[in-house]
Amino acid sequence: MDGIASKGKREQTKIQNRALILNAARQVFADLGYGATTVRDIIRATPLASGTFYNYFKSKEEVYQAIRDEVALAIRPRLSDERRKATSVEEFIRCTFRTFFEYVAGDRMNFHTIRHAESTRLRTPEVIAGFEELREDIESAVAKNVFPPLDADFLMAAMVGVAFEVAEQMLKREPLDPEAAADFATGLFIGGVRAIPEAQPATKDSASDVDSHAA
Amino acid sequence: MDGIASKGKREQTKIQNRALILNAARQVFADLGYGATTVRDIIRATPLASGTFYNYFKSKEEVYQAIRDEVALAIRPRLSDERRKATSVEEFIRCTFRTFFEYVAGDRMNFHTIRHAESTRLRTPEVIAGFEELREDIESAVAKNVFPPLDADFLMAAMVGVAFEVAEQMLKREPLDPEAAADFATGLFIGGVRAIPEAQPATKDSASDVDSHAA
Amino acid sequence: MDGIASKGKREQTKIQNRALILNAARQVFADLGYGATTVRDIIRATPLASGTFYNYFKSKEEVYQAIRDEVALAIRPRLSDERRKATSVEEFIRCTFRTFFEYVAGDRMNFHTIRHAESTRLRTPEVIAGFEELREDIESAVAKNVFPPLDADFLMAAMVGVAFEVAEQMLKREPLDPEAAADFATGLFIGGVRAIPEAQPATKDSASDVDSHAA
Amino acid sequence: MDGIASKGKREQTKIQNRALILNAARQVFADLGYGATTVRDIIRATPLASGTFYNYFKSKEEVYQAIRDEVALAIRPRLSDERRKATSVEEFIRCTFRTFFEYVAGDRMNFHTIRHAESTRLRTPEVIAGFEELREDIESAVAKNVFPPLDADFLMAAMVGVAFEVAEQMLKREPLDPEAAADFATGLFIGGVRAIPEAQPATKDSASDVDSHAA
DNA sequence: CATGAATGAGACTTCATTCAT
DNA sequence: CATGAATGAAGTCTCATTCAT
Repeated sequence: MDGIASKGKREQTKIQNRALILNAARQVFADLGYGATTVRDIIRATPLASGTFYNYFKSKEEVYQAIRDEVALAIRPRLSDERRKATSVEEFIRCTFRTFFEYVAGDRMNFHTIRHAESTRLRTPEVIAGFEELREDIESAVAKNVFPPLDADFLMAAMVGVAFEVAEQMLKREPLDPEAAADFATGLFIGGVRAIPEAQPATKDSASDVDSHAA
Repeated sequence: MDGIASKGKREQTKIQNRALILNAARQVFADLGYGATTVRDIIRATPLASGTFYNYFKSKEEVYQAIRDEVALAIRPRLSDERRKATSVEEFIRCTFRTFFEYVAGDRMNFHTIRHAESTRLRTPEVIAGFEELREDIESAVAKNVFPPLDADFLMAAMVGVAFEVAEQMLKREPLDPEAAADFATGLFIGGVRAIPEAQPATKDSASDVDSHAA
Repeated sequence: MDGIASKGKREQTKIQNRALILNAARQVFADLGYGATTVRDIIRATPLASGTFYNYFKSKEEVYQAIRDEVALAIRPRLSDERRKATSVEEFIRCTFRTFFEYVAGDRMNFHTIRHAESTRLRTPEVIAGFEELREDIESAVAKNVFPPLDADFLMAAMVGVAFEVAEQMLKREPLDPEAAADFATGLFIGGVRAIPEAQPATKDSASDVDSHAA
Repeated sequence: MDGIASKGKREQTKIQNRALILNAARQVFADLGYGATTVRDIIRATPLASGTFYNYFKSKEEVYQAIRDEVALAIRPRLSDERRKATSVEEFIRCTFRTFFEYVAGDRMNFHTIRHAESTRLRTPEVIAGFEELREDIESAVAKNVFPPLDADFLMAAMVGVAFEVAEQMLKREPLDPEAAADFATGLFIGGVRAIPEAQPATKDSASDVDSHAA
């Protein structure tokens, strides 16, 4: 009795249910942290029945993975593209941070979800691949003498550490100002603490200041 | 008769059992991560009976806290002391990183234990207090014009991020070289990427290079 | 075929399982007493799995409550109705006891279940409300001069005490004879209530009065 | 005086410790009820160590028994003596109740301890023996025609029920007035016992007898 | 597919009791 | 004897997962 049209509805429902679960999971992970969250918690934050969860995901691990990968897939291409276009150390660094902070500002929920997981959950293949891309880009920049010869592992680690920690600070302030965060991080990496621009509303100008300073 | 240092056997056993549990916990947390660890897992890694655990700790949370505070108590005074002695930006930054990396190198297990917890578990009053100390030291350095005027929250976050991430990279390498890690981080903060010394056995020299560079 | 009253199989199972648990609980409480009974004991007296218990009740306390309230709901309306119809002291007392003893005779299991609980478990709001109803009915009977002026609290207590203790004796005998138990209790109270002295210091005289009165 | 009969300090301590445990137990049983009380609770209410408990009692059951029997031993001889001296129905009943209520008034703690236990704990050989004594005294009073011919089991039950329930009411009031409680109970039973029909199949008639009698 | 109750493994925790000191 | 930590059986309860409807 089900015609072709009803199949369309089925598909719709499936997509919608998957989204319901993912959104509920994001919220619950952010609220309770990954470890304390149970599948039941996620389902409870949903109009669906518990069995339905398993039509979409095998476990909370898998939902978490989906969210994490959603993030990785959203941000990695942007980062890669930006960095590929970079022609100087400064551009490389600035666009890496700016892209990251802008993403975080526009998607606090996913960022929180991920921050509240254990680091063992965070460092998964998909995420590590993102880190690796950064490392490789650094290495090739070094090879091309765009970067001075330095330890790519350490630089990658340093950028990741600064990105995540400064992002967290950034989210504590209103209004969100990813540009200022990027200016800060860029200044630091380009010229060290003395090159960091003072925190001001007019960030563009002070940023160029930093440029000349660090150069 | 009883010597001055001698304790009853009971006292000895208690001290030993507490240590047994803490060591088992360190191992298990490092292996499974905080979230996946159960009290049973900790006990099973011990020759003790299940009930004995509860004579020493109320929950895995409490064991974790004990480990975390052990770290905080070991490292915070050292960091404070070092920073208090610092008379220049560079000294401030260098000794912060060096002290941190040396501690981590000498106590990998505790570091891993703590890294593998959820960030919600990590950011506890005791730890936050350590971060705050850093922030306050930065602020007072800014006030004294030792530091240029900058955003102390962001700088604190950046230092924390670099410390933890670079420490993790450092632990992947043999032999452990906390000095090199400190040189890297110090170079970065003092003069930005261009000031980072090349990775070499002779780190002292490149460090002084950086010094003159940054100075 | 499906009649109007037919429910889905799920509904049936739920009703059946609840009954399984309640019956098992009645039996186990009566056998072991409330205090010694564990949730496991109840489940073991059931074909169900341990977790299933918690789909129906939160604790043994809650099952016990359900049983107790089942009794209270079964007996309180009957007692109220009967007493409301009463037009004399004797009717009031007789129907109270008869109704109670007949209920007990028809539902030994629930009575035993309740008797074997601690008195702190027995004296719960629902049950106390039943006692209060009795007390209020006594008071209003006193107000209407159907009863002589007496201490309603004490009379309520006396009736409750006699009802429970005599019921227990009644259940020791075969065949069960609630009518005889009611006759006994009624006789005791009818010959006596008029003789109870008003709550006063000078009881002796009114007491001998009572003697001659009753004789 | 400390004569030959005086006890060693050891003996003193033993007696004292036993008393410490019993008093703590009385308090804790009264507070938490028998079921909810643990040996640990009792020990905690004592300056003693947990192991010491077992030098005096095998289990909480045994402490409870000791308390209960203390009560039974204190009250049974008094009740027996009083009843033996009784030369009339009224004296028999009055002194039974008065002795009981006076004991309860003077030892609320023990009464509460016992009331808060399950009835299965309460109805132990020692206590049942006390009830039996009452029943036997009733029977012998019936045999001597001091009492009319009636059901001794039921009367015993009725007296027990009234005694315990009215005692509880009595304790709710200040000042304690055991005499008033005894007057009430005595009045009830004196005005009534003569009107109780003989235990016979033909209860209706004797019931109407009672009616006309009482009317 | 959605539903949601049943399942039972297993985590957490308490407690009576023992026993070395 | 007193002490009090160790023991481990046993109870409470949760939760991921299954499966009949």
